[in-house]
Amino acid sequence: MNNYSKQREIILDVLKQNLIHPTAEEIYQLVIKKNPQISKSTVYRNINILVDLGIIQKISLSTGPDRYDYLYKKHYHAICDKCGEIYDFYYDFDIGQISNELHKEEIKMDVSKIEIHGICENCKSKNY
Amino acid sequence: MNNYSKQREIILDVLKQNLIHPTAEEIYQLVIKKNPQISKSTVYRNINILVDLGIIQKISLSTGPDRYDYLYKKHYHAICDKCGEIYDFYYDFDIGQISNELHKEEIKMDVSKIEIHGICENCKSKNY
DNA sequence: TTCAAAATTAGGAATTATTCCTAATTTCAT
DNA sequence: ATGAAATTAGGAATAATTCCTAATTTTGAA
Repeated sequence: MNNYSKQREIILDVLKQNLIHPTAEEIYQLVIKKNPQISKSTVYRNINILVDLGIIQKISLSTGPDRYDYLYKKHYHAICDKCGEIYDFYYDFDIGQISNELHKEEIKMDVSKIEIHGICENCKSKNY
Repeated sequence: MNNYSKQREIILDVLKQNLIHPTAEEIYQLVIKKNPQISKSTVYRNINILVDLGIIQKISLSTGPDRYDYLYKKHYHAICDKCGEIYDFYYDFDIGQISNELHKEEIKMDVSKIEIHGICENCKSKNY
């Protein structure tokens, strides 16, 4: 894992240029505009590699397909569990303190992501 | 939505008795031990109803199927994005302050869930 | 530069998790 | 007791993602 390929470069470019948390399908649609040859499995495989390398972030929703994010600037996500809307949220969580608490509870894990979940106002007013 | 049914009662009982964040399949397997007639679609439908009612919580993972949790006591989840392990995490997030910050950023949402993500020590040592 | 090993690809099949469909049954309010 | 509304079992359908394979590309050591 890690040889140069034109395909992976295009996929990462698309992610850098689209900060709207696209799905794999949306990334694929944008990628084939630049090179129609690239297959969907290549898109999935490279997305996963980029996630593993920590270059992009995967956001799994309770509704609909996974979404992906290239983080230019550190931020968190506020996610509506009803409609799946993802809002970028700039906040200063005290990661050090959270890590200490995790450690106290014998949970040994580096914090890489914090997600805030709820139901957005729009969905609430529709009272599903 | 909300008529009494024996099936829903069994499903909720299983969730109350199993605080190991079971998947729908695991819930189904436990449910049919109590009543082998109950179908998987009934399990899925009722799980979703219980989530909508806020009685149980759904946890969507980047690896594997969704998991469910009946919260006797308020807590958060620390999730390994590699192996999918979910650790209960007792911590006192300042929800009021987080809500204020969300509001400042025009994100109108009640916080119902906060998830901490990372890679657990075990997975890290295997350095996938 | 050459060339074999390792990595990557396209394309499609397979798998997995979940939702949807339908006719029959159950629950509920009167 | 009765009709409307909700729920059910069972299986089909769908959606998202991974897996498979043979061909191609990339890499780096000689």
